[in-house]
Amino acid sequence: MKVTKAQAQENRARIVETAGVLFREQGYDGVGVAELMAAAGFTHGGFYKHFRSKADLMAEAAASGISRRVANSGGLDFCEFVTHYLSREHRDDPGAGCTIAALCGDAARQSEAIKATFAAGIESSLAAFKREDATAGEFDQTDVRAKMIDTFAHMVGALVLSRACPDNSPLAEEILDVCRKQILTSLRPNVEGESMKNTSRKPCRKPMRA
Amino acid sequence: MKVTKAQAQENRARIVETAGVLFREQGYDGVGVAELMAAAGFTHGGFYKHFRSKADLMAEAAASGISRRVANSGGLDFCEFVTHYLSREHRDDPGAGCTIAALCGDAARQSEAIKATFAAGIESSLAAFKREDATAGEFDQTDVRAKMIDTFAHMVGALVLSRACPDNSPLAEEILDVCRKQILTSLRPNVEGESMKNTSRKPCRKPMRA
DNA sequence: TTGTAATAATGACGATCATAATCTAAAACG
DNA sequence: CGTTTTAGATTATGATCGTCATTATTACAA
Repeated sequence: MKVTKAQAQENRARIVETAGVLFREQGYDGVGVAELMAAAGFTHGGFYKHFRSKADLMAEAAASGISRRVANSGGLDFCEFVTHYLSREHRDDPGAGCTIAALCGDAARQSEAIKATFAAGIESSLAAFKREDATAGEFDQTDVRAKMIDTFAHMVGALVLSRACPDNSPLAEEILDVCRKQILTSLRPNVEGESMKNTSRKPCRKPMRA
Repeated sequence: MKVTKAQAQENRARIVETAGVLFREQGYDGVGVAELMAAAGFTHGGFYKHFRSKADLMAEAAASGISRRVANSGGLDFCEFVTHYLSREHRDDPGAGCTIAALCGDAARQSEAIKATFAAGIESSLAAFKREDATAGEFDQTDVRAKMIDTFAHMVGALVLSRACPDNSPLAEEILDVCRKQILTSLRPNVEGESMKNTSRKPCRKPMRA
């Protein structure tokens, strides 16, 4: 029954990743240890050789899911990122999507340790956005940070609200469309005659897809 | 054991209201039928004399919580509403607060029937906002509706994100502050030289509190 | 090669879960 | 007044929950 140390570590990583998907899809309370281990290809018994508790795994899966997400969005223009974030595909597949949006409601009811993981994840997302998109020195750094926070909250709100609507309801689509348009507009440079207050972003560099 | 028909109806209403608070505080999966009935002052046995299933109660509690919320915010200026919505008190007491924000993450994983309840609740909230705040005819109605949807998503996102952070973390406060300021700014009238695109709201009528 | 450490399977723990049948006592009603 | 109805308590169901002790198997150090 014992496996290579490398194999065990790989198994553990698979558990974390599988759990991340299941948690995003069904919530922290919606997935049991047995189901989780079965999905990773194990029986439930060995779980506690890898993790001290389910809550420990929750925190680790959250951190892993968020950092993976941040890393993956590295090559994207910010407007592309926003467009995908508020797309139908992302709305319809939370398991493959943003951990923060999928589980922030659950995280609010968990321990402070897990909330700390989420806060750190939000911070790292903001840092990634800033690295990706902000033109340093163009505006006050506090303005840039504020705009990041504001935009991220806006995106998360649109996604969670759309997901709370029936899958084929017009409202689910409308929320996504309206907010995508509004957020992208607020990211655009100021054109003739109209200056947007507190807009500290440079324009998108590439045309957005779809 | 049997009580007056009026009493039974009152008891049922108390169950719905109590369940609403508990669901908002602990999530749909975080509250059992037994705990729920005990909190309302009953044993769990009588539950199925009132509701066909827990899911039925979830939908009813959601509808009740949202409509109560909409009714209560009737007398408030919209800017006051936003200010309270993104306040510390609201963040720290989801049981007494907005059902949509507290449970939209959970709702996304529930049946289409419950999602339909949420969609209807969102629509009624938009209607209430419009009644309260929009100056009819000032702008295109579709613009007004879009601005409502956009603003609501923005507010919900800020609240759920702040709640996902540790209670005493600076970030929890920062998200609230940044978004409150930004949203209130976007609701203000256009002042000299700067015109805000797609801003279809009239200014707040009263100074906002706190 | 032998001995030790450790992975993961097995199975069971008590608790809690949603649901439901049974009972009873009082309200509703003819 | 007598009958029917029913709210709510009691108790039970089978499933699933998180957690853990035991055990067999095997990697790795000696």
